[in-house]
Amino acid sequence: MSSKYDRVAADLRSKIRAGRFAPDTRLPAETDLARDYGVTVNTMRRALELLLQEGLIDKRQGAGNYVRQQRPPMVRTTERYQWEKDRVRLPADERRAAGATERDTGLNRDDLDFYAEYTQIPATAEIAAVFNVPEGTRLLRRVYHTRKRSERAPMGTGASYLVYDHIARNPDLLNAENEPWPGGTQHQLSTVGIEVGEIVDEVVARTPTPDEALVLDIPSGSAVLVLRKISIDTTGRVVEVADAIWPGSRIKLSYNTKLKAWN
Amino acid sequence: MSSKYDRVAADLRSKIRAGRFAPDTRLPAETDLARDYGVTVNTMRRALELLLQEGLIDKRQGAGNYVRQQRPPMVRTTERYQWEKDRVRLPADERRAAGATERDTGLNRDDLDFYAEYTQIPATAEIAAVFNVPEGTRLLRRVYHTRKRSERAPMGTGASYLVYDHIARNPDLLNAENEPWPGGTQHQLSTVGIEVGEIVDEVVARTPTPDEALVLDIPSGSAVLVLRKISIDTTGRVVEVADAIWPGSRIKLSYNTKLKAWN
DNA sequence: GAGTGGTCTAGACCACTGT
DNA sequence: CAGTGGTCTAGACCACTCC
Repeated sequence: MSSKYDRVAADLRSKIRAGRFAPDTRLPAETDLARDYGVTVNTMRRALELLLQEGLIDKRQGAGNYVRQQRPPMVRTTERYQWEKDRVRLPADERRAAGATERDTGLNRDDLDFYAEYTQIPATAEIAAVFNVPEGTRLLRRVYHTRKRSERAPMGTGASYLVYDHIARNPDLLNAENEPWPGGTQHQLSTVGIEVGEIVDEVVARTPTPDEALVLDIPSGSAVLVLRKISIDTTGRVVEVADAIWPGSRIKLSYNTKLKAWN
Repeated sequence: MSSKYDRVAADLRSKIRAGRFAPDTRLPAETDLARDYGVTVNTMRRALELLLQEGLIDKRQGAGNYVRQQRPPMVRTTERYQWEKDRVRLPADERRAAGATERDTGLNRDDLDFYAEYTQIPATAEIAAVFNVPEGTRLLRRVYHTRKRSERAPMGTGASYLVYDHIARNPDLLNAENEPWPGGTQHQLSTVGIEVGEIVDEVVARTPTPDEALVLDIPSGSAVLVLRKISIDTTGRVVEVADAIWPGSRIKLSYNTKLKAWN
């Protein structure tokens, strides 16, 4: 025997899926829905909570519950890394034309808002272990938000860590004013003689932290995809650790593995 | 001004993180916690709901709320694909020794329970598009659950699709009794003359469907990681589409990209 | 200011776990 | 069967959106 809120949710879910409520339209008020289904408002809210978690509806305080427009997620492929590396050696004006984010989203530079903040921090135990440096080593921490101009909440957020001593030779790299840097991190590293030879992506799914839920404007009971990118230079040294976080519904990662032929 | 349940959750969260409640121990009863924090039971439950979503606690009806033991997630790397391919040509007894799942988890064959179910279905529009075959084409659908013997709920679940006409030449491939097949899917395909040349992984994060939440025994407001593996043979034909689903907290995917040298 | 969702309370009853 | 979490009700008041 399933619960009342489960049955109410199932009914509403199927009605939405069947197109009985069009995308971007408002559902009846919670008090009305509750009356129609013969449950209290609290129980009705519990049912709507499930649909919210599934990404079927958006709740807007004071305005109503809206059927969510399903946007196709941005696709991020492995090839971007080689593409980024190849571009490092292009002239500056070509690099400036468009970055990797524009490539993934298919949007123009003008459609995107880019925010960066630099701070210097001592390495936590966790990050230090990845870099294989002592805890407390001076790091440059760069926090990013990427936002579509047309939207309030960012598409994604992230942080990148560099070892201060690796990059201090070029003071331009310490200044957030130079973001977005044409050519991206691989070009930045190239200005201090670092060539990236290998990149490891570690992918995890979890619910957002309270901070992330706030910044990304997503419910606490939704999913985020976390990508930790670890860049290793041609001498085997870890030169960048970057964590990128997207709402699960907005991103698809794609990885291509070529296998060696038998013959 | 944040809400009461937020503040209560934040306090409990920090106490758990600080080790004030050891892993696997029971928290005080909800009625007691509510009294201590000066809120009603309903509000207390709402705070606990947040910690549940974050994976900090487990709720067990009738027994209590338990601080969750953080298990290190299983790591699944790209190298598994080449490894699997290399094994196809080994003698049967060596292949039988251990499969890819055992390799990822570091567990023995005896610690794992493997369940497979085969059915034949007509291709849905969505799957047909990936295979690039007409909708309704006959497919073999193989549903899997992998479970640690010591646990009730499966570690992960998944479904694999093969085009019936590709594999019908070998009747052994149509029978779930032959699972787990030594050497895995790549070996199965090799018995009908198919050599896999390329594998594309598509990774997505979302909340579980009601079904998945039930089978995996996870809350509806948690995250699952979904991997769609698309295998392409050496002639460029899609030969397998497989969806694997894990609770987000139990899996980490790792992908290694080697970049071409500049010189 | 009317209408909407968000928070919180108080309390009843049910379902499950352990002893 | 005592104790625990799960469901549901009824109603008050607050915060926000939009006209």
